[in-house]
Amino acid sequence: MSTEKERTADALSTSWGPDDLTSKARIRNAALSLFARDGQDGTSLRAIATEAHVTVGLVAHHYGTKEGLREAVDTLIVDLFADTLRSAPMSGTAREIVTLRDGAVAQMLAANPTIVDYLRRSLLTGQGQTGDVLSRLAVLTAEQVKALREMGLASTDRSVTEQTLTTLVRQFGRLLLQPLVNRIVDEFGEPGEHPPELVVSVKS
Amino acid sequence: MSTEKERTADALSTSWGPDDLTSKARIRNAALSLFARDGQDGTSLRAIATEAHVTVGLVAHHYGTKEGLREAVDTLIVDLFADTLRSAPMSGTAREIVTLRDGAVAQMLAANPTIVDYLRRSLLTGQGQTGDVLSRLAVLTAEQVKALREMGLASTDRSVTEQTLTTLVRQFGRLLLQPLVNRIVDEFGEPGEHPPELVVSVKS
DNA sequence: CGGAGTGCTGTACAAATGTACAAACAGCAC
DNA sequence: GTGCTGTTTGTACATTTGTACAGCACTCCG
Repeated sequence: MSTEKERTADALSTSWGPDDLTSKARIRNAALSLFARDGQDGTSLRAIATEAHVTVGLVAHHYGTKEGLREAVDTLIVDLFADTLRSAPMSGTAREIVTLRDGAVAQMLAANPTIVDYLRRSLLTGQGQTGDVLSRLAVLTAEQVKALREMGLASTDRSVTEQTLTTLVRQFGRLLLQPLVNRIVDEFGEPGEHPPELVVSVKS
Repeated sequence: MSTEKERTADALSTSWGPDDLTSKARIRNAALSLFARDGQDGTSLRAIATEAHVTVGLVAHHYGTKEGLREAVDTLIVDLFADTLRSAPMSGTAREIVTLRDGAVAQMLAANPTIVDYLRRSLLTGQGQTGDVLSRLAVLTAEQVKALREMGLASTDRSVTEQTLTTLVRQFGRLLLQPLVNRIVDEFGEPGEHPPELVVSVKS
Protein backbone atom coordinates (compact mmCIF):
# COMPACT_ATOMS: atom_id res chain seq x y z
CA MET A 1 0.00 0.00 0.00
CA SER A 2 1.23 3.46 -0.81
CA THR A 3 2.19 5.94 1.83
CA GLU A 4 -0.72 8.06 0.69
CA LYS A 5 -3.16 5.40 1.72
CA GLU A 6 -1.62 4.98 5.14
CA ARG A 7 -1.66 8.67 5.69
CA THR A 8 -5.33 8.95 4.83
CA ALA A 9 -6.23 5.88 6.83
CA ASP A 10 -4.45 7.28 9.84
CA ALA A 11 -6.27 10.53 9.35
CA LEU A 12 -9.42 8.83 10.51
CA SER A 13 -8.22 6.95 13.52
CA THR A 14 -5.64 9.30 14.96
CA SER A 15 -6.37 12.71 16.35
CA TRP A 16 -4.91 15.04 13.81
CA GLY A 17 -6.35 18.49 13.62
CA PRO A 18 -8.21 19.28 10.39
CA ASP A 19 -5.56 21.88 9.59
CA ASP A 20 -2.93 19.19 9.17
CA LEU A 21 -4.81 17.50 6.36
CA THR A 22 -4.71 18.45 2.71
CA SER A 23 -7.80 19.97 1.22
CA LYS A 24 -8.25 16.85 -0.85
CA ALA A 25 -8.29 14.66 2.25
CA ARG A 26 -10.58 17.05 4.10
CA ILE A 27 -13.04 16.95 1.23
CA ARG A 28 -13.05 13.16 1.24
CA ASN A 29 -13.53 12.98 4.99
CA ALA A 30 -16.32 15.53 4.88
CA ALA A 31 -17.98 13.49 2.16
CA LEU A 32 -17.75 10.36 4.28
CA SER A 33 -19.34 12.11 7.25
CA LEU A 34 -22.15 13.70 5.30
CA PHE A 35 -22.81 10.67 3.12
CA ALA A 36 -23.10 8.60 6.28
CA ARG A 37 -25.46 11.04 7.95
CA ASP A 38 -27.69 12.23 5.11
CA GLY A 39 -27.05 9.79 2.28
CA GLN A 40 -25.43 10.53 -1.02
CA ASP A 41 -28.47 12.06 -2.67
CA GLY A 42 -29.18 14.02 0.49
CA THR A 43 -25.85 15.80 0.61
CA SER A 44 -24.94 18.47 -1.93
CA LEU A 45 -21.43 19.13 -3.13
CA ARG A 46 -21.82 22.56 -1.61
CA ALA A 47 -22.50 21.08 1.82
CA ILE A 48 -19.38 18.97 1.50
CA ALA A 49 -17.38 21.98 0.41
CA THR A 50 -18.61 24.02 3.37
CA GLU A 51 -17.82 21.21 5.81
CA ALA A 52 -14.30 20.93 4.37
CA HIS A 53 -13.84 24.71 4.35
CA VAL A 54 -13.27 24.87 0.61
CA THR A 55 -15.32 26.01 -2.35
CA VAL A 56 -17.43 23.94 -4.69
CA GLY A 57 -14.99 24.27 -7.53
CA LEU A 58 -12.22 22.54 -5.62
CA VAL A 59 -14.34 19.50 -5.00
CA ALA A 60 -14.94 19.11 -8.71
CA HIS A 61 -11.29 19.81 -9.42
CA HIS A 62 -10.05 16.98 -7.20
CA TYR A 63 -12.73 14.37 -7.72
CA GLY A 64 -14.36 15.32 -10.98
CA THR A 65 -17.90 14.18 -10.39
CA LYS A 66 -19.88 13.17 -7.35
CA GLU A 67 -19.42 9.57 -8.42
CA GLY A 68 -15.67 10.04 -8.30
CA LEU A 69 -15.99 11.33 -4.78
CA ARG A 70 -18.00 8.30 -3.80
CA GLU A 71 -15.34 5.99 -5.23
CA ALA A 72 -12.68 7.80 -3.21
CA VAL A 73 -14.69 7.32 -0.03
CA ASP A 74 -15.22 3.66 -0.87
CA THR A 75 -11.53 3.18 -1.49
CA LEU A 76 -10.70 4.76 1.84
CA ILE A 77 -12.95 2.32 3.64
CA VAL A 78 -11.78 -0.74 1.75
CA ASP A 79 -8.15 0.17 2.38
CA LEU A 80 -8.82 0.71 6.06
CA PHE A 81 -10.45 -2.68 6.15
CA ALA A 82 -7.53 -4.32 4.38
CA ASP A 83 -5.04 -2.64 6.70
CA THR A 84 -6.97 -3.84 9.72
CA LEU A 85 -6.97 -7.43 8.53
CA ARG A 86 -3.32 -7.32 7.54
CA SER A 87 -2.29 -6.10 10.98
CA ALA A 88 -4.24 -8.86 12.71
CA PRO A 89 -2.01 -11.70 13.95
CA MET A 90 -2.34 -15.08 12.26
CA SER A 91 -1.28 -17.52 14.91
CA GLY A 92 -3.07 -20.17 16.91
CA THR A 93 -5.87 -22.49 15.97
CA ALA A 94 -8.33 -21.72 13.20
CA ARG A 95 -10.92 -20.70 15.74
CA GLU A 96 -8.51 -18.41 17.58
CA ILE A 97 -7.54 -16.71 14.35
CA VAL A 98 -11.16 -16.05 13.43
CA THR A 99 -11.82 -14.58 16.85
CA LEU A 100 -8.77 -12.34 16.65
CA ARG A 101 -9.62 -11.06 13.20
CA ASP A 102 -13.24 -10.44 14.08
CA GLY A 103 -12.06 -8.56 17.13
CA ALA A 104 -9.74 -6.37 15.09
CA VAL A 105 -12.54 -5.50 12.69
CA ALA A 106 -14.96 -4.84 15.52
CA GLN A 107 -12.46 -2.57 17.21
CA MET A 108 -11.83 -0.64 14.00
CA LEU A 109 -15.53 -0.20 13.37
CA ALA A 110 -16.17 0.85 16.96
CA ALA A 111 -13.50 3.51 16.53
CA ASN A 112 -15.12 4.75 13.32
CA PRO A 113 -18.89 4.78 13.76
CA THR A 114 -19.15 7.00 10.72
CA ILE A 115 -18.01 4.12 8.56
CA VAL A 116 -20.65 1.88 10.08
CA ASP A 117 -23.31 4.43 9.22
CA TYR A 118 -21.92 4.73 5.72
CA LEU A 119 -21.92 0.97 5.18
CA ARG A 120 -25.41 0.64 6.58
CA ARG A 121 -26.60 3.14 4.04
CA SER A 122 -24.67 1.52 1.22
CA LEU A 123 -26.43 -1.73 1.90
CA LEU A 124 -29.78 -0.14 1.05
CA THR A 125 -28.96 2.68 -1.31
CA GLY A 126 -26.58 0.67 -3.46
CA GLN A 127 -28.45 -1.28 -6.09
CA GLY A 128 -26.00 -4.13 -5.90
CA GLN A 129 -23.68 -2.51 -8.43
CA THR A 130 -20.35 -4.18 -8.86
CA GLY A 131 -17.66 -1.75 -7.75
CA ASP A 132 -19.94 -0.83 -4.87
CA VAL A 133 -18.18 -0.66 -1.52
CA LEU A 134 -20.02 -3.73 -0.27
CA SER A 135 -19.03 -5.70 -3.32
CA ARG A 136 -15.45 -4.68 -2.79
CA LEU A 137 -15.58 -5.67 0.87
CA ALA A 138 -17.16 -8.97 -0.09
CA VAL A 139 -14.40 -9.64 -2.61
CA LEU A 140 -11.81 -8.75 0.00
CA THR A 141 -13.38 -11.08 2.53
CA ALA A 142 -13.60 -13.92 0.02
CA GLU A 143 -9.92 -13.51 -0.78
CA GLN A 144 -9.09 -13.67 2.88
CA VAL A 145 -11.16 -16.80 3.31
CA LYS A 146 -9.40 -18.49 0.40
CA ALA A 147 -5.98 -17.43 1.68
CA LEU A 148 -6.66 -18.79 5.16
CA ARG A 149 -7.91 -22.03 3.65
CA GLU A 150 -4.78 -22.52 1.60
CA MET A 151 -2.70 -22.03 4.71
CA GLY A 152 -4.78 -24.62 6.50
CA LEU A 153 -5.97 -22.00 8.96
CA ALA A 154 -9.65 -22.19 8.13
CA SER A 155 -12.09 -25.06 8.14
CA THR A 156 -13.12 -26.39 4.74
CA ASP A 157 -16.30 -28.18 5.67
CA ARG A 158 -18.47 -25.43 4.19
CA SER A 159 -18.43 -23.75 0.80
CA VAL A 160 -16.34 -20.64 0.31
CA THR A 161 -19.49 -18.65 -0.39
CA GLU A 162 -21.11 -19.74 2.84
CA GLN A 163 -17.95 -19.08 4.80
CA THR A 164 -17.60 -15.60 3.31
CA LEU A 165 -21.22 -14.89 4.04
CA THR A 166 -20.90 -16.04 7.61
CA THR A 167 -17.86 -13.88 8.15
CA LEU A 168 -19.53 -10.76 6.80
CA VAL A 169 -22.72 -11.33 8.73
CA ARG A 170 -20.70 -11.93 11.89
CA GLN A 171 -18.79 -8.68 11.39
CA PHE A 172 -21.60 -6.46 10.11
CA GLY A 173 -24.96 -7.91 11.02
CA ARG A 174 -25.21 -6.63 14.55
CA LEU A 175 -23.96 -3.17 13.65
CA LEU A 176 -26.29 -2.76 10.71
CA LEU A 177 -29.30 -3.65 12.81
CA GLN A 178 -28.43 -1.62 15.88
CA PRO A 179 -30.47 1.49 14.93
CA LEU A 180 -33.66 -0.50 15.28
CA VAL A 181 -32.79 -1.38 18.86
CA ASN A 182 -31.66 2.13 19.69
CA ARG A 183 -34.84 3.67 18.39
CA ILE A 184 -37.09 1.42 20.44
CA VAL A 185 -35.11 2.02 23.59
CA ASP A 186 -35.08 5.75 22.90
CA GLU A 187 -38.82 5.71 22.50
CA PHE A 188 -39.85 3.59 25.47
CA GLY A 189 -36.89 2.89 27.68
CA GLU A 190 -36.30 4.78 30.88
CA PRO A 191 -33.36 7.17 30.65
CA GLY A 192 -30.19 5.33 31.42
CA GLU A 193 -31.53 2.00 30.34
CA HIS A 194 -28.86 0.41 28.17
CA PRO A 195 -29.91 -1.32 24.97
CA PRO A 196 -29.63 -5.11 25.12
CA GLU A 197 -27.19 -6.84 22.83
CA LEU A 198 -28.23 -8.20 19.46
CA VAL A 199 -27.31 -11.63 18.21
CA VAL A 200 -27.07 -12.14 14.47
CA SER A 201 -25.93 -15.31 12.76
CA VAL A 202 -26.64 -17.53 9.78
CA LYS A 203 -28.40 -20.80 10.32
CA SER A 204 -26.06 -23.65 9.44
CA MET B 1 -61.69 1.25 11.02
CA SER B 2 -63.48 3.02 8.21
CA THR B 3 -64.47 1.26 5.04
CA GLU B 4 -61.97 3.44 3.24
CA LYS B 5 -59.12 1.94 5.15
CA GLU B 6 -60.18 -1.61 4.50
CA ARG B 7 -60.59 -0.89 0.83
CA THR B 8 -57.12 0.57 0.53
CA ALA B 9 -55.59 -2.21 2.59
CA ASP B 10 -57.20 -4.79 0.36
CA ALA B 11 -55.89 -2.98 -2.65
CA LEU B 12 -52.41 -4.18 -1.77
CA SER B 13 -53.01 -7.80 -0.95
CA THR B 14 -55.69 -8.72 -3.47
CA SER B 15 -55.25 -8.72 -7.20
CA TRP B 16 -57.30 -5.79 -8.33
CA GLY B 17 -56.37 -4.21 -11.59
CA PRO B 18 -55.02 -0.69 -11.36
CA ASP B 19 -58.08 0.52 -13.22
CA ASP B 20 -60.31 -0.39 -10.33
CA LEU B 21 -58.55 1.90 -7.92
CA THR B 22 -59.20 5.58 -7.49
CA SER B 23 -56.51 7.95 -8.63
CA LYS B 24 -55.91 8.88 -5.03
CA ALA B 25 -55.20 5.27 -4.12
CA ARG B 26 -53.06 4.71 -7.19
CA ILE B 27 -50.97 7.73 -6.28
CA ARG B 28 -50.43 6.42 -2.77
CA ASN B 29 -49.52 2.95 -3.99
CA ALA B 30 -47.13 4.36 -6.56
CA ALA B 31 -45.54 6.45 -3.83
CA LEU B 32 -45.09 3.35 -1.67
CA SER B 33 -43.43 1.46 -4.51
CA LEU B 34 -41.10 4.24 -5.53
CA PHE B 35 -40.27 5.32 -1.99
CA ALA B 36 -39.38 1.72 -1.24
CA ARG B 37 -37.18 1.37 -4.32
CA ASP B 38 -35.48 4.75 -4.60
CA GLY B 39 -36.05 6.41 -1.24
CA GLN B 40 -38.14 9.48 -0.57
CA ASP B 41 -35.54 11.99 -1.67
CA GLY B 42 -34.76 9.88 -4.68
CA THR B 43 -38.26 9.88 -6.10
CA SER B 44 -39.82 13.01 -7.55
CA LEU B 45 -43.49 13.82 -7.43
CA ARG B 46 -43.40 13.65 -11.20
CA ALA B 47 -42.14 10.07 -11.15
CA ILE B 48 -44.98 9.16 -8.79
CA ALA B 49 -47.47 10.91 -11.04
CA THR B 50 -46.19 9.06 -14.10
CA GLU B 51 -46.32 5.70 -12.33
CA ALA B 52 -49.89 6.39 -11.23
CA HIS B 53 -50.87 7.67 -14.69
CA VAL B 54 -51.87 11.09 -13.43
CA THR B 55 -50.35 14.55 -13.59
CA VAL B 56 -48.26 16.29 -11.00
CA GLY B 57 -51.03 18.67 -10.11
CA LEU B 58 -53.28 15.88 -8.95
CA VAL B 59 -50.72 14.58 -6.51
CA ALA B 60 -50.52 17.97 -4.87
CA HIS B 61 -54.29 18.28 -5.01
CA HIS B 62 -54.88 15.08 -3.05
CA TYR B 63 -51.96 15.08 -0.65
CA GLY B 64 -50.83 18.67 -0.49
CA THR B 65 -47.14 18.27 0.06
CA LYS B 66 -44.70 15.41 -0.26
CA GLU B 67 -44.80 15.10 3.50
CA GLY B 68 -48.54 14.57 3.35
CA LEU B 69 -48.01 11.80 0.85
CA ARG B 70 -45.48 10.16 3.15
CA GLU B 71 -47.96 10.26 6.03
CA ALA B 72 -50.58 8.62 3.86
CA VAL B 73 -48.17 5.82 2.98
CA ASP B 74 -47.24 5.42 6.64
CA THR B 75 -50.89 5.24 7.64
CA LEU B 76 -51.55 2.58 5.04
CA ILE B 77 -48.78 0.43 6.45
CA VAL B 78 -49.71 0.92 10.09
CA ASP B 79 -53.34 0.09 9.35
CA LEU B 80 -52.35 -3.01 7.44
CA PHE B 81 -50.25 -4.03 10.41
CA ALA B 82 -53.07 -3.42 12.84
CA ASP B 83 -55.51 -5.36 10.68
CA THR B 84 -53.10 -8.27 10.51
CA LEU B 85 -52.72 -8.40 14.27
CA ARG B 86 -56.44 -8.02 14.86
CA SER B 87 -57.25 -10.95 12.59
CA ALA B 88 -54.73 -13.21 14.32
CA PRO B 89 -56.37 -15.68 16.70
CA MET B 90 -55.77 -15.25 20.41
CA SER B 91 -56.18 -18.73 21.79
CA GLY B 92 -53.82 -21.23 23.34
CA THR B 93 -50.85 -20.75 25.57
CA ALA B 94 -48.83 -17.54 25.65
CA ARG B 95 -46.15 -19.14 23.53
CA GLU B 96 -48.64 -20.39 20.97
CA ILE B 97 -50.19 -16.96 20.68
CA VAL B 98 -46.84 -15.33 20.07
CA THR B 99 -46.03 -17.88 17.39
CA LEU B 100 -49.37 -17.37 15.67
CA ARG B 101 -49.09 -13.58 15.69
CA ASP B 102 -45.52 -13.64 14.45
CA GLY B 103 -46.61 -15.99 11.70
CA ALA B 104 -49.43 -13.70 10.65
CA VAL B 105 -47.07 -10.74 10.46
CA ALA B 106 -44.47 -12.75 8.58
CA GLN B 107 -47.08 -13.90 6.09
CA MET B 108 -48.33 -10.37 5.56
CA LEU B 109 -44.80 -9.06 5.03
CA ALA B 110 -43.94 -11.91 2.68
CA ALA B 111 -46.99 -11.00 0.62
CA ASN B 112 -45.92 -7.34 0.49
CA PRO B 113 -42.17 -7.16 -0.04
CA THR B 114 -42.56 -3.54 -1.02
CA ILE B 115 -43.52 -2.73 2.53
CA VAL B 116 -40.44 -4.50 3.81
CA ASP B 117 -38.26 -2.42 1.52
CA TYR B 118 -40.06 0.71 2.66
CA LEU B 119 -39.59 -0.11 6.33
CA ARG B 120 -35.96 -0.99 5.81
CA ARG B 121 -35.39 2.41 4.30
CA SER B 122 -37.38 4.18 7.00
CA LEU B 123 -35.08 2.70 9.59
CA LEU B 124 -32.17 4.62 8.12
CA THR B 125 -33.70 7.63 6.47
CA GLY B 126 -35.98 8.52 9.37
CA GLN B 127 -34.06 10.48 11.97
CA GLY B 128 -36.12 8.97 14.75
CA GLN B 129 -38.85 11.54 14.37
CA THR B 130 -41.97 10.86 16.36
CA GLY B 131 -44.82 10.26 13.92
CA ASP B 132 -42.39 8.27 11.83
CA VAL B 133 -43.76 4.96 10.63
CA LEU B 134 -41.37 3.00 12.82
CA SER B 135 -42.40 4.99 15.86
CA ARG B 136 -46.02 4.30 15.06
CA LEU B 137 -45.34 0.59 14.63
CA ALA B 138 -43.41 0.57 17.88
CA VAL B 139 -46.30 2.24 19.68
CA LEU B 140 -48.70 -0.26 18.15
CA THR B 141 -46.54 -3.17 19.24
CA ALA B 142 -46.19 -1.81 22.76
CA GLU B 143 -49.96 -1.49 23.03
CA GLN B 144 -50.35 -5.08 21.91
CA VAL B 145 -47.81 -6.23 24.46
CA LYS B 146 -49.61 -4.42 27.26
CA ALA B 147 -52.99 -5.75 26.13
CA LEU B 148 -51.76 -9.33 26.04
CA ARG B 149 -50.22 -8.88 29.48
CA GLU B 150 -53.46 -7.63 30.98
CA MET B 151 -55.25 -10.65 29.58
CA GLY B 152 -52.62 -12.90 31.13
CA LEU B 153 -51.56 -14.09 27.70
CA ALA B 154 -47.99 -12.82 27.84
CA SER B 155 -45.19 -13.44 30.26
CA THR B 156 -44.37 -10.61 32.63
CA ASP B 157 -40.88 -11.61 33.66
CA ARG B 158 -39.30 -8.95 31.46
CA SER B 159 -39.94 -5.24 31.13
CA VAL B 160 -42.49 -4.00 28.63
CA THR B 161 -39.75 -2.19 26.75
CA GLU B 162 -37.66 -5.32 26.42
CA GLN B 163 -40.64 -7.37 25.39
CA THR B 164 -41.65 -4.82 22.76
CA LEU B 165 -38.11 -4.71 21.49
CA THR B 166 -37.89 -8.47 21.28
CA THR B 167 -41.13 -8.66 19.37
CA LEU B 168 -40.08 -6.08 16.81
CA VAL B 169 -36.64 -7.58 16.34
CA ARG B 170 -38.22 -11.00 15.93
CA GLN B 171 -40.61 -9.70 13.29
CA PHE B 172 -38.30 -7.32 11.44
CA GLY B 173 -34.70 -8.17 12.13
CA ARG B 174 -34.28 -10.95 9.63
CA LEU B 175 -36.10 -9.09 6.88
CA LEU B 176 -34.15 -5.90 7.35
CA LEU B 177 -30.86 -7.73 7.08
CA GLN B 178 -31.73 -10.00 4.19
CA PRO B 179 -30.28 -7.75 1.43
CA LEU B 180 -26.81 -8.32 2.83
CA VAL B 181 -27.19 -12.06 2.44
CA ASN B 182 -28.76 -11.79 -0.99
CA ARG B 183 -25.98 -9.58 -2.28
CA ILE B 184 -23.23 -11.95 -1.18
CA VAL B 185 -24.97 -14.95 -2.67
CA ASP B 186 -25.62 -13.02 -5.86
CA GLU B 187 -21.98 -12.12 -6.07
CA PHE B 188 -20.37 -15.46 -5.31
CA GLY B 189 -22.97 -18.18 -5.15
CA GLU B 190 -23.51 -20.58 -8.00
CA PRO B 191 -26.78 -19.99 -9.81
CA GLY B 192 -29.57 -21.81 -8.06
CA GLU B 193 -27.85 -21.75 -4.71
CA HIS B 194 -30.43 -20.67 -2.19
CA PRO B 195 -29.44 -18.14 0.48
CA PRO B 196 -29.14 -19.64 3.96
CA GLU B 197 -31.50 -18.45 6.65
CA LEU B 198 -30.63 -15.65 9.01
CA VAL B 199 -31.16 -15.80 12.75
CA VAL B 200 -31.68 -12.54 14.60
CA SER B 201 -32.52 -12.23 18.27
CA VAL B 202 -31.79 -10.14 21.34
CA LYS B 203 -29.51 -11.52 23.99
CA SER B 204 -31.50 -12.08 27.18
C1' DC C 1 -81.92 24.63 -16.01
C1' DG C 2 -78.23 26.33 -12.87
C1' DG C 3 -74.73 26.34 -9.74
C1' DA C 4 -71.70 24.33 -6.60
C1' DG C 5 -68.41 21.17 -5.55
C1' DT C 6 -64.74 18.05 -7.00
C1' DG C 7 -61.56 15.51 -9.72
C1' DC C 8 -58.10 16.69 -12.90
C1' DT C 9 -54.93 19.12 -16.23
C1' DG C 10 -51.36 22.26 -17.67
C1' DT C 11 -48.29 25.57 -16.65
C1' DA C 12 -45.48 28.66 -14.11
C1' DC C 13 -41.85 29.75 -10.79
C1' DA C 14 -38.35 30.06 -7.35
C1' DA C 15 -34.91 27.31 -5.18
C1' DA C 16 -31.35 23.91 -5.31
C1' DT C 17 -28.20 20.93 -7.59
C1' DG C 18 -24.26 18.88 -10.53
C1' DT C 19 -21.03 20.34 -13.58
C1' DA C 20 -17.99 23.37 -16.50
C1' DC C 21 -14.85 26.95 -16.94
C1' DA C 22 -11.96 31.07 -16.71
C1' DA C 23 -8.98 33.40 -13.93
C1' DA C 24 -6.03 34.31 -9.80
C1' DC C 25 -2.44 32.43 -6.97
C1' DA C 26 1.52 29.81 -4.94
C1' DG C 27 5.66 27.18 -5.09
C1' DC C 28 9.57 25.81 -7.60
C1' DA C 29 12.98 24.75 -11.34
C1' DC C 30 15.87 27.19 -14.39
C1' DG D 1 13.40 37.44 -13.14
C1' DT D 2 10.48 33.63 -16.45
C1' DG D 3 7.95 29.84 -17.15
C1' DC D 4 5.34 25.85 -15.37
C1' DT D 5 2.54 22.92 -12.56
C1' DG D 6 -0.90 22.24 -9.33
C1' DT D 7 -4.20 24.47 -6.06
C1' DT D 8 -8.02 27.45 -5.21
C1' DT D 9 -11.67 30.64 -6.13
C1' DG D 10 -15.76 32.58 -8.21
C1' DT D 11 -19.25 32.34 -11.29
C1' DA D 12 -22.29 30.73 -14.77
C1' DC D 13 -25.62 27.41 -16.71
C1' DA D 14 -28.82 23.84 -17.69
C1' DT D 15 -31.68 20.69 -15.27
C1' DT D 16 -34.61 19.04 -11.75
C1' DT D 17 -37.28 19.71 -7.87
C1' DG D 18 -41.50 20.99 -4.80
C1' DT D 19 -45.23 23.83 -4.77
C1' DA D 20 -48.90 27.17 -6.33
C1' DC D 21 -52.49 28.42 -9.23
C1' DA D 22 -55.86 29.18 -12.91
C1' DG D 23 -59.00 26.85 -15.53
C1' DC D 24 -61.69 22.76 -17.70
C1' DA D 25 -64.96 18.64 -17.31
C1' DC D 26 -68.11 16.25 -14.81
C1' DT D 27 -71.61 15.01 -11.36
C1' DC D 28 -75.06 15.83 -8.19
C1' DC D 29 -78.63 18.43 -5.87
C1' DG D 30 -82.12 22.13 -5.92
